[in-house]
Amino acid sequence: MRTRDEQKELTIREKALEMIVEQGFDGFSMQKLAKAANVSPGTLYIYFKDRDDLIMKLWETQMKNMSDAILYNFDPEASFEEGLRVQWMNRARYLIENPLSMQFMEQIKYSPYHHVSLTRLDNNFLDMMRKFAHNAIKRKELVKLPIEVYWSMAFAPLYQLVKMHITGRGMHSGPEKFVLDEKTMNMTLKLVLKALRPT
Amino acid sequence: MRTRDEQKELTIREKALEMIVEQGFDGFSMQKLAKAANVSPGTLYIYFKDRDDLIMKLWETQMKNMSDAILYNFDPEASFEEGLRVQWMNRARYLIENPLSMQFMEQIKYSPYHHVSLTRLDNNFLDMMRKFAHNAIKRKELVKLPIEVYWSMAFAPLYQLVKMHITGRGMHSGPEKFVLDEKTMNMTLKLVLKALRPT
DNA sequence: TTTATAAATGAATGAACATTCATTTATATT
DNA sequence: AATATAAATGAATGTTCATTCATTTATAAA
Repeated sequence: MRTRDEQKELTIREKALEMIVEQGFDGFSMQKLAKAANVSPGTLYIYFKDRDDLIMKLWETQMKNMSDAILYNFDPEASFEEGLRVQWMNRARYLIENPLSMQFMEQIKYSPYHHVSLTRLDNNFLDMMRKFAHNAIKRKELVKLPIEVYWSMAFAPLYQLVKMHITGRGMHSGPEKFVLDEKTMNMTLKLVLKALRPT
Repeated sequence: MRTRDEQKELTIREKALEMIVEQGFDGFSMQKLAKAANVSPGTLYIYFKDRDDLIMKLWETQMKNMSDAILYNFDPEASFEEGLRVQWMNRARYLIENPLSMQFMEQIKYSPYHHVSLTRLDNNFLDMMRKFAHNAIKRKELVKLPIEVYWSMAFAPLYQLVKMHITGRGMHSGPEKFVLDEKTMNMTLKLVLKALRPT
């Protein structure tokens, strides 16, 4: 019996991610993917049921990797300032080290593929995020507000900065690339903490 | 001589926008668009050079509409608080009233189509936004910070809330739809102002 | 009313698409 | 070494794709 080639599947997934990010879902075809991964088109259907299954599995893996990275060293019982700082660093590090992952997830977010049902994992992750916020409110380290407002204030600025860093397109007029360094991140985190700290 | 049918072009553009938002660039084809707009495939090529031209023109129009809406009643010489409030209301109103526009622009942002060169209009718009921020810093109504940090703090939370409103997917655990009302918006704007006000 | 011209048509073209399947290849098990 | 089995192949299938073009239709200008 011939055995499954783990490396082959990894190559397929990697090339697929690259193709989708570079050429969009539009320019992503099974035949081009087969060529890029150095396998025959038929081989793709051994590892994945069909094109949609491949895209969905790609998405699930990226989500898993990202949430693992976010939870690294994170304790939902930690103080708000400490917990938020850990999450900012984790999110920024992961996204900057995995720009393809970020661009793929952004692309899928507003596409029809996003209508994949949430897995148990996602719900656990969300529960943890909510618990952290509720803890902080209870301890009066965080102003009392709807969870969506908290989420928007706490993370949207960071994601905006990371997106600018990855695309290189900032807001300045010249041709210089925007680079998100630690100083800029700390400055922004300080502003966010100021907004969210009870007076 | 037969004349150009303005209404026909509008219908084509409208249906194209709907199709792209509902089915992605993937599911968007010239033949399906022709059927949806009740014209023959050939007619599409009278109004648009090709598929890419159609998508690009769609994008330009949406950008123009959006920046017009943002600048409505906006004065870059106004006080920071007043100017930011006007922009928040303008942005929120436009996006909530034009959810297709928002979803289309989000979809294009991370696709290969985004590599369209900025028009003069965009640059004027950006100049105005920068001028507003610089004025506010000069007047000590806004903390001194890099323009990208300002941008991330000032607008990313709003956009996050609008996105949740349009998709209906908030952060809560139940099946209730998230709705961005005026109270929630004012609450968030207050937090943003708190963060950005010099101490 | 006639004429000139651009809009509009839709069948046709060839390329690219996702997927299948009869066949071949590699290898774990015996 | 023989066998069984799943991986891997790649040509083939039928569909859909973007785009073209000879033809027809509507209408502004004469």
